Amino acid sequence: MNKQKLTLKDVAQMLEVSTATISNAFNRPDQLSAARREDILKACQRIGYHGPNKAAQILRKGQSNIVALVLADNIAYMVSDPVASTFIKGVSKVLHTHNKHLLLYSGNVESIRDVIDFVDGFICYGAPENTELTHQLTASSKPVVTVDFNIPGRPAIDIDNEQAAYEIAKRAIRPGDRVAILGLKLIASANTCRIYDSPLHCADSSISHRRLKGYQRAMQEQGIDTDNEWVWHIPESEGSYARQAAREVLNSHPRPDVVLCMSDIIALELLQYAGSQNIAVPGALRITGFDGIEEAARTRPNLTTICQSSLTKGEMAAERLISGSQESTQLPFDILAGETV
Amino acid sequence: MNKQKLTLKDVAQMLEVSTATISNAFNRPDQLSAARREDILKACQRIGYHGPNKAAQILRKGQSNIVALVLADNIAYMVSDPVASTFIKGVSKVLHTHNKHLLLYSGNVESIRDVIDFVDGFICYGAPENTELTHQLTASSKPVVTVDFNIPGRPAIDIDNEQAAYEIAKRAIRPGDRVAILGLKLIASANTCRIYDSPLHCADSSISHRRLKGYQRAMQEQGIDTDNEWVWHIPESEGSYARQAAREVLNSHPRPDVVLCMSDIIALELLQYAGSQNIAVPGALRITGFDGIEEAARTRPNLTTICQSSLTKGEMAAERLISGSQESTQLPFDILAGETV
DNA sequence: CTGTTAGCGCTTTCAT
DNA sequence: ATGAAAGCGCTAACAG
Repeated sequence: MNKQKLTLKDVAQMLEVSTATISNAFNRPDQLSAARREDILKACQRIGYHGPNKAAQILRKGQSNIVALVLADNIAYMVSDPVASTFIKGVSKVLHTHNKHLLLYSGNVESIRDVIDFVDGFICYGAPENTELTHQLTASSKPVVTVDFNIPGRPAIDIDNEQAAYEIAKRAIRPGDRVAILGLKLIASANTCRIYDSPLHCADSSISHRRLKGYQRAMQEQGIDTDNEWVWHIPESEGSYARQAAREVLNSHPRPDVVLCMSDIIALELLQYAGSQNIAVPGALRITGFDGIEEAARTRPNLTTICQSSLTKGEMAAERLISGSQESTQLPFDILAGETV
Repeated sequence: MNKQKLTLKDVAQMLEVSTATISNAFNRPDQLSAARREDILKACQRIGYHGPNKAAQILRKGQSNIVALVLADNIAYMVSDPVASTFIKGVSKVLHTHNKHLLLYSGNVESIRDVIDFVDGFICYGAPENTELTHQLTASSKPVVTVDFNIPGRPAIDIDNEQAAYEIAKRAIRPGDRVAILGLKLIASANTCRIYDSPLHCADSSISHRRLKGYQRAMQEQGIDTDNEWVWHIPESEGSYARQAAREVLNSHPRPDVVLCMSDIIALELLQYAGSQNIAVPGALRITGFDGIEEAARTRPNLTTICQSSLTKGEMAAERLISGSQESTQLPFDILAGETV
C-alpha cells in the first residue's frame, strides 16, 4: 500500500533539485526545459510521488476546482426529482469538461461556512430553504450564480416565469371560469393548504410568486376574480403532497373549471385523481402544468405545460460560474400544447 | 459585501489575545472558560470573523468533512437512474447527520488524485468505468467503502447477488425452457450485443457476473444448456439500450420462453416491447427483473423481481465510512413475487 | 488557563 | 533555467 507520505521537499532532496523546480515541473511547464521536466516527472512516477498535495495547493492557491451546488432542499429529495436531477446533469457535464468537481450542498443546513473558504464558487438552484444561506451567499466574495431565483448583484439564470405563467393560463381559461391554482412553496408552511391571507414567502425573488402573478394577470384580463381562497400551497413538488392538494381541490364545491399547476408532478397527480373520479379532462376540467418533464408527454391525455430546459439551465449556470461572467440570462420557454386544455 | 479578509491572527491582535485562544474558542471549548469563550465568540461575530479558514484547517488537520462518492459512470447518468439516486439519498442522509458533505465523482475520469489528498474517504458505488481508479483506491491510505463490488481488504456492502439470481431464476424456469439472459456490463463494449466468447469484464468482482453465475446454476439444475449465445450484454441500465436488447431477444428464433433481466429498467422495457408484439406475459413469455424499483410494482402485469434496498445500502456505506469499521456486510434481499412468471 | 512557536505542503517572487 | 526563502492560515505541543 502506497502511503503517499512523500512531500515535494522529500522528492526535491532525493532528486537533488530545488523544490521550486519540482513544483514547476508539475504546474508551470514553461518554467523549465521540456527534457528536464520529462526527467523529473519520470523520476517522480518511479518513486511514487503523484504530484503536489492538493490540500496544500488549495490553501496556497486559493483554488480547489470544487464547485458547490446549493440545492433548495435536502439532497435526498432533489436527487430524485426529475427536474432537479436533469439540472444537476447539465451542471456536472460542464464541470467535467473543465476538470472541476461537484459538491452537493443541502439548502437546509445551518451555514455555508463549512465550504465557503475553499470552493471556487456556488451555483444556487432555487431559493435555499434556510434563508440565512441567501444572506451568506450575498455577502460572500466568491462567485455565485443563481438559478430560478435572484440575489441582487449576482448573475441569474431563469426563464420569464411570469410571462410563461400568463401565456399558459391565457390558453386555459375562459370568461366566467372558476380557476384554482396549485402553487409551490408560496408560504412558509410544511403542509399542503390554501394560502388565504398568509404572508407570502420571499415574495420578490421566488419563481412561484412570479408565476402566481402571471396566472392572476391572465385571470384579470378575463374578468375573473383572483381570490387566495382558491390558491393552494404545496411544500414540495412531490407525489404525496400533490395528491392531497388534488383531492382537496377537486372535492371543493363548486368545483373549479380550470386548475393551474406550478409543476408537472402536481399536474400529473391531479390528472390521475381526476381520472379516478371520472372527471373528464379537458371536458369537465382543464389542467396546466409547468416544466415539461418527459412523463408529461407520455401520459394520456398528455399535459399542456410550459417546457423549459433544465439541462440547458444547468450547463449555462456552470459555464457562467467558470467564465466569471456577470451577465444574467432569461432562457426561452415553449408552450407544450397538450390535450388537457 | 463582507470580504472575509480577517485571519485568526488579525483577530487575535484586535482582541489582544493570543491566536491559540481564538483557535481554542472555536475548536476546543474545554480549553478555556465558558465566559471567556462567549466573549471571544461575540467579539468575532461583531467584527465579522466567522471562524478559522477551512482551507487552512484542512491542510493542518488533514480532515475536510468531505466524502467523495465515486460513481460507476458519469454523474449525469447516475443521477437519473432510480436505483443510483436512491443510493445517493441514503448516503447524503447519513452524511448530513454527521455534518459531512458529499462530493460527487465520476467513475470515468482519469484519476482520483484531484481530491484524494483532502477528502476524508471514498464510497465507491459499483466498479468505476475507468479501472485505473480501482487501483488508485486500492493503494490509497484513505478509508474506502465499496458497494456492489469489491476491493480486497476494504469493507464492502452488497447482497448475495449469486444467490438472489439463483433464486429468482429457479422460480422462473422449467425443464426444457429456452432461457435468455439480458445482462448488464458483462463485457467491455459500449454496445448492446450477445457476449458469445468475449472475455468477461472484471469477472471476479462484478455483481453482473455473480448474477450470471446464479442464473446459470439454476439452469443447470434444470438440465438446461447454458450458452453464451443467449446472453446479451447491455452497457448501461438505460431505456434506449434496453429497448434494442428487447427487440433482439424477442425477434430471435426460436423465441425464448424465459428472459432473466439484470435490472428492472431492462425488464420493464422488455415487458413493454412484448406487449407491443402481443406476446402474452407470463403465458408465452416469463420475465424476471432485478432491483425492485417502484415503477416495477406499478406496472401491469407487475414485475417479478429481486427487491434490495438501495437506501439502506447508501446509509450503511456512509455509516461504515464514518465509523471506520472494516466489516463487510451482505444485506438481505427479497423476492417480489409479481405476475410476470 | 494562556501565550509562543514550529510546522502542515506548497507556490512564488526574487536573486543568481 | 534554477535555488533560497517568505508566507498561505491554522493547530497543537509545550512552557509558563
